Amino acid sequence: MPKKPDSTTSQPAEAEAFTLEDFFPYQVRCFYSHVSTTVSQCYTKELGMTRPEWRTMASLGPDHRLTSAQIVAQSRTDKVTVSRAVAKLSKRGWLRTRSHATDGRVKLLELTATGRKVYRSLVPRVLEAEQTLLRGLTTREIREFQTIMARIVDNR
Amino acid sequence: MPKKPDSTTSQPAEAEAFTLEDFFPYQVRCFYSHVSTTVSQCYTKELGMTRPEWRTMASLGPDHRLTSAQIVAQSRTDKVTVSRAVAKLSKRGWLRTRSHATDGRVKLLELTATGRKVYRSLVPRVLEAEQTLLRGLTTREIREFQTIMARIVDNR
DNA sequence: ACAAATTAGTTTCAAATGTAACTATACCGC
DNA sequence: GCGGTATAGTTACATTTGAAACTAATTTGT
Repeated sequence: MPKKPDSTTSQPAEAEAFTLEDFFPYQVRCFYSHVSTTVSQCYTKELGMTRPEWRTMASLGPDHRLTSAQIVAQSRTDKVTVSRAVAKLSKRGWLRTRSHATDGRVKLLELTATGRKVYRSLVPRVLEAEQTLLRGLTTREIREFQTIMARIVDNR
Repeated sequence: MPKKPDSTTSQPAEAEAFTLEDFFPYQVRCFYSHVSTTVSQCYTKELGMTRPEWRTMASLGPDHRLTSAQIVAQSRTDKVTVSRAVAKLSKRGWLRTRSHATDGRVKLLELTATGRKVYRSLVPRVLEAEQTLLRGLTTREIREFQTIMARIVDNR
């Protein structure tokens, strides 16, 4: 009498076999960790800047005048974190605040001359780090990769 | 007299134009943030587990007996973090330690029966989260994406 | 065989980060 | 206009995290 296929015996525990190595989110974490440390070295090593400080500076750029809330939205960073980054950049004299013409709650943020100097010294370095990361990839491969990241983020 | 091409004047500041939005590491951060929160909900929501605790549990799986150092290597997590994850899992009765036969410094870690039960309830949930993330992508697209992640990580 | 160097894992301390509460200002409905 | 509600940003508190120091056990060199 032939055995009839029985999922519980023919595929015992293996059916649920799970290995961290093959788990997509784990791979993404390793990948992110590499990307992130490669770039953050540009601003932590010599300048002692944190990631949120860099992101704040990058959002402002050389000539923007933004509110805290706009930076929060642009850089996808918590508002408390942005507040602290702004405080620290301000204390170092790299950022200055102006009051809003009609809304007394709002602070408009902009880089100072010194801040712009730091920014301009930083941009080529982070772009170089970006190039290092992307070395050996074709423009097409990069574009497709970006597309897939976006599609995954859209899978809500 | 025709102007001769001059990189400094023909591409003034724009040559260095930098926008966070187009910066690859920034895109990766947004992507990682989405992947990571999607999955971590599986173990934080009801079980109150942290990411390192989940990673420790996932490394051990139902039937492995590993040292702390092996988990550190496998899960790419700091040894302090692993130590604390182990302490907490142990306190909850989900993990037990055995002493090594010949090396008194080493602790061999393994899940308890309860720990295995938690593990087995968790695996299908995180795999489902993984499927949600990858919804709409072909096997080929996923494989190519993984390859590119690996290539970028190899760009040291 | 034993002092020095190495390794496994933990503890201590400081920095980073997020949630919730708070302050100050602006808007909205009447 | 004036009270209630919403919004911008900060402060307070708790949690997470990692670097460095530490303890205990093992290995190495002579």
